[in-house]
Amino acid sequence: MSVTLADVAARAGVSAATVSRVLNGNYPVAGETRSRVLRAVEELEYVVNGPASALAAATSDLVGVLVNDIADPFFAVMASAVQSEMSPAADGSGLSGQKMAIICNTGGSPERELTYLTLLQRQRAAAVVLTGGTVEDPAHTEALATRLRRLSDAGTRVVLCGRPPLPGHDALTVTFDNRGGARRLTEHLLSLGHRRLGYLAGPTARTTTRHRLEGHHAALSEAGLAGEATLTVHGAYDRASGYDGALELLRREPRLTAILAANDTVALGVCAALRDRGLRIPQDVSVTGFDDLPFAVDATPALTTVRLPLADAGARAGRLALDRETPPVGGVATYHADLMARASTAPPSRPGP
Amino acid sequence: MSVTLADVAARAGVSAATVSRVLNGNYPVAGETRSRVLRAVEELEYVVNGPASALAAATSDLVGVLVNDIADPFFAVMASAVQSEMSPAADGSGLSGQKMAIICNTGGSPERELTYLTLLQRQRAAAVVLTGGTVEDPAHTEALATRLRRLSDAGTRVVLCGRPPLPGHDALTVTFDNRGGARRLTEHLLSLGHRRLGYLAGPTARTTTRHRLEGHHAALSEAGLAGEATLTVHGAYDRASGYDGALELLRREPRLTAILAANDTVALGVCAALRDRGLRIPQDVSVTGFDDLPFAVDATPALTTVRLPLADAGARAGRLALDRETPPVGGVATYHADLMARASTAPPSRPGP
DNA sequence: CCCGATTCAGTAAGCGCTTTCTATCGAGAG
DNA sequence: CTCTCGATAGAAAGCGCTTACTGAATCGGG
Repeated sequence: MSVTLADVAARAGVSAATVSRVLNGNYPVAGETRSRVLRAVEELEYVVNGPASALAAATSDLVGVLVNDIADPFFAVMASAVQSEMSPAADGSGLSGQKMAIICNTGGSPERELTYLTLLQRQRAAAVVLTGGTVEDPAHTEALATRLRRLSDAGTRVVLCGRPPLPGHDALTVTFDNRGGARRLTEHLLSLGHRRLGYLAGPTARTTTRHRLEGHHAALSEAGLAGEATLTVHGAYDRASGYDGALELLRREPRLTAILAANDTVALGVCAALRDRGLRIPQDVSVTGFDDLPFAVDATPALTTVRLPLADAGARAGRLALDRETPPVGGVATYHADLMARASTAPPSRPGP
Repeated sequence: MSVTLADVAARAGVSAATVSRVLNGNYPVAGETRSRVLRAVEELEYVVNGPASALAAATSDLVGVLVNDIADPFFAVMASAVQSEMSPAADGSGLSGQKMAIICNTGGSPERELTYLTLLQRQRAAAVVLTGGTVEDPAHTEALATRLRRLSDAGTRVVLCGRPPLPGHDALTVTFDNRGGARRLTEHLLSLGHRRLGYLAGPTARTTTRHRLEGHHAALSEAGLAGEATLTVHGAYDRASGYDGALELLRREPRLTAILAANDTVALGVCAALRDRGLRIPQDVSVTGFDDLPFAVDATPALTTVRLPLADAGARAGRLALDRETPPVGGVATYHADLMARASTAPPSRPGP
């Protein structure tokens, strides 16, 4: 049926071992022999059987990347960066050992996260990168740590990207300063004079949600403001939640002068709701996002947000997964979140009490 | 080292063959035996060795998805939809035969496209989905057809999604009516009274670019307008090209009243350039996009564009790839592109000649 | 001129699973 | 009571590749 190593060997007049060695370049082969083999490979259009070599060598060229949803730019940008680190040369040379990324959409489901980890273990993945926040549930954290331990025991490198270190497993971690970002955003609004804030948080029981909320509260406390200056509503990380959440916040406190959204996508929903309500941004209500996704600058008014270096973090995670970069001391690298003050925030036209 | 089928067999007091049959459920096994095997699997935390079974069964559970760049929403939405069709049950049951998607970023490079196809053939992928437009170069088209033929000969299902059928290979195809979309957009502008149009086309020598441009010209011809009513500039499918392209168009013809962008992302760049030039949208210049990506409705003013059912097409392609849907007659399914008339287009305030 | 290094190629034993072919055991059929 | 057939389970032969081992030249130095 299909061409095998043995066919190539026969054609080149050498043994299968020699062909294998030429293809993997990990053993000396005389120049003349090598070129004879390569010619045979060409002529027969031979393509290595990946599963067979994975079995024999007990390693595979697959790298798993877990994301909530690849259609969400937050994850897409990170995943794209992870992948860019293992992109093959455009000229198609040196394909041996070329890694490929398996992208797994968990949809935010903890169970599916575990399922995919099992599936990746089945593939004997060379590495696994888990991106984005995770559910904060003791049972799940434990199950996750167990699964990851099994993977690392089996030789799979594990890297966390955009999520905090996992208790119970010392995976290399690339994370964001979500607390700091939320704090800076809140300080920015406070310094503009806002005193009645609405906070549209992400889903409960998620690390990202909690950290951002903590940063928000920290800024309020530091400013000597207790919790009464803010109102919190939880929702999903999507536009619809932003729309609904904004209406809910306004219902609870019509005198709000600023709304902090869980992320940029949510902020877009907030803006839409405010516009539909006839409120101007930022004159009537200031709005902030989080992440600084590509579209944030094109929103009108341009969204004040906090920049997460998603591409840098993803690329770093990719290199760590491929063992091409020395790990940070302590195994954890934290990226700072810079404030991007733009047009969606301004001093309140109706000052607080 | 790691637990194997034989270990499970020993523990359950049966032969390896029986364990294999329980796991794959393709051969009768007595209930009592089955449960004994499953218990052993649990106790030993056995995880199938994917490469080994792929080798023995000569099939793999991997499906390749080629995209230009997964960070681009156009591709991310399609890829996400393709994947959703092979998402495992959340409860982790029935993992046998569970497919996984390998996402390959070609970066629009024809060479890399071919390289990835080879890499997928090496993995003995069960199916391959190629998304997005492709380069129109006879040499590349031929090379591509050859590669795809080798894949299908090897039993890999090939599906094209969001690109026209490939001469030289009868792969199942899910495509968009790019011509019709561009025609409708142009007709919309003409009917509003615009007569001096600027067209910001995508990269030359790409099917998508050509088809959209043809639709544009078709609408002009039908309206009895020759080419003189429009000006064309080519650029990449990104925001920066939109920005630069808009300035270039205005330089060449300051009296333009409308600009059609290659896609929504480009349109955002156009809008930014116009704003920086102090031109109002749509009063001074109308702008249209293409694709109707999620952010189009949140642009200000909301972008008039044409909706491509990316998710539907991706899902369809996914089902076809998994052989879970009967192929359309002729092997080609074409999706219509609906006009989404929004606020970025209006009659020109300074009518044409 | 002989000998231990060194270099390169072949032999063959798996890697862990699937699957064909056999074998066994009962239960009806004749 | 023997024979046949259906339902299960096992034995064993690979699937195509990697990688110790071995073996055969070749080479430079004593």
